Amino acid sequence: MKQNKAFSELPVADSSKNYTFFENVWDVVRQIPKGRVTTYGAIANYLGLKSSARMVGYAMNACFHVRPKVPAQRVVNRNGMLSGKAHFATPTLMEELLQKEGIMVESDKILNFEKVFWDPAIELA
DNA sequence: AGTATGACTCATT
DNA sequence: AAATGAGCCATAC
Repeated sequence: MKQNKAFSELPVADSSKNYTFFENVWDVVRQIPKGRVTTYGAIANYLGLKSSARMVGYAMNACFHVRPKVPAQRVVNRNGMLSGKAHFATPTLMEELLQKEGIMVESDKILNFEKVFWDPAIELA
């Protein structure tokens, strides 16, 4: 039995608009500390849309032209793999950004993933 | 307006 | 253990 909050049940600043989900995602992502990462699913779960990890990815896809900037490189899939690297300006940008923040990446995968994993449901509790 | 698709994840073969 | 199906719901066509 999955208990997903309906989209309409989310805290909305403007109920006539539906972009709130993206805004919430970006808000969470911006709070990820430097040198830490989280997953699409963790963010979805934190926002009460447990099964909507895909939408988080979608929000990332739309975040590049958003200000203030969203550190999208700190969001990976549940295996710690850089599933979104292909969507950055260059195929290596995501990896470079992460390594610049002290995260080790090898073969498109984050090393010590458990160690650097940052769960908003816990950290922002 | 209906269908297809996706930076995902989980349950079921 | 690997493959498949099913949810998720905003966009694109």
